[in-house]
Amino acid sequence: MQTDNANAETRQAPDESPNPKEQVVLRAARAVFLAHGFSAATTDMIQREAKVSKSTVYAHYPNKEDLFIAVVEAECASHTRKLRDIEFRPGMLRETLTTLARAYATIVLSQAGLALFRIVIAEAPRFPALARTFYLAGPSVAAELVAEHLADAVARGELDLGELGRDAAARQFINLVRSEPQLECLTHPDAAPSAAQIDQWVAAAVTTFVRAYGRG
Amino acid sequence: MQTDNANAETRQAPDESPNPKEQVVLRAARAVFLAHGFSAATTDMIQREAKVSKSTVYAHYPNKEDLFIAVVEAECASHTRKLRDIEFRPGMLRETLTTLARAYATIVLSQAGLALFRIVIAEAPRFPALARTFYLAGPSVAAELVAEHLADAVARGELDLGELGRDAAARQFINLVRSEPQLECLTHPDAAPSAAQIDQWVAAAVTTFVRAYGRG
DNA sequence: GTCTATATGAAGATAGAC
DNA sequence: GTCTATCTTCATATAGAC
Repeated sequence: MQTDNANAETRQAPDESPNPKEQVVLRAARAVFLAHGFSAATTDMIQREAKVSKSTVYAHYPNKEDLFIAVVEAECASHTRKLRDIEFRPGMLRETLTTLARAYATIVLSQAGLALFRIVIAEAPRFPALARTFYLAGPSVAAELVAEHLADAVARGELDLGELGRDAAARQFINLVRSEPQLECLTHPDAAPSAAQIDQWVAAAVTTFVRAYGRG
Repeated sequence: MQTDNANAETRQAPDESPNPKEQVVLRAARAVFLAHGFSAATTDMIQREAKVSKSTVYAHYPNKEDLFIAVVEAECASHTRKLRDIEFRPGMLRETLTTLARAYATIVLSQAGLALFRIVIAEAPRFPALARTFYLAGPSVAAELVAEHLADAVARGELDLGELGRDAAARQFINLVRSEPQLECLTHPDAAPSAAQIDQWVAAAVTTFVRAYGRG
């Protein structure tokens, strides 16, 4: 390894980059924006958090808006990745839905998930494109995953959706999983939910959905 | 009427008050805060919107925070009032739930309802008490109303909640009604939902709930 | 209470040296 | 690219006259 390092410094280190200031700035901006939102966050706070100077921030991002956009997009991508990494074990509908719901709820109810929701929703009138990105990266991806598994369950005869379409049913399920605990956490910002509490919410959502549309 | 108006000016006009500047300021603050949130709103905007001077604002409210709190509390009270004014006609569970859900959804999905949600959620870390107030004034009141009607339905044998408590079931129902359309509207701030669209969402929620717990 | 005018501080963004 | 120092604008809040 490292026999030919003549032009090494011209390449970006692909991972665990030692000190490319852009990453440092982005990480600091993430922390500051997630904690304070767009308007209350200041470039001074970001600069201090990153331990760089003001002009280093502006060397990599033309202004505060673009830095905010970069942060939100990176955060959305990160959550999408986590959703796609869910590991399913073969099993009945109820287990599959529980696995999916638990993974989704854990993301949504994490500190980062709640903070991202706050800032995206708050700034949606000013940054409508970001709101769309968020929707497509999170709820939409989760619903697609659910829809695939619902299709399997319908094929196996475990499910009867009635007049409801698969996609509509999938959206309803993930919204059923998300709504109550998310509202609870958003309006009670001091208390973080335990894993046991999350499991309870998940179980309640799965139960309702299976009672409504399960067969057997 | 009005035979004795000697001390009339010492009393507040109960309605349609001609020009008490405090009301003017509060209304202007409401418009500005709901449109821009807390941090991005400025006292200049409020002052201009109210067509009064800076010191008139500060004569009635000591600072921006307290004005914000007054706005949010008034808005919460207004929504609570609307919820308590829902008129029910005697009927089966499905109609009752539909009436309630439609009224709640109409409030939540109104421009004012969405804007209030945005700012309360965004500022919950900074104003946790306001977030609690919001929760108690809106979702909590709606859930209580639902719980009462669920109790009736259980007594009539129209409903079997299984192991789920009445309050938990009521919360789940209103969250089922709220979650999907609210997320949709929050992340697509340009498109306002039609009454027909709202009815469709309401019907989907009621159908799922009745399929899950209805008897008959 | 209400106004005009202003104090005071902090924000976003840039200049210019290295 | 990175820093220090600074420009400009605009925010919250107050002073003092009426």
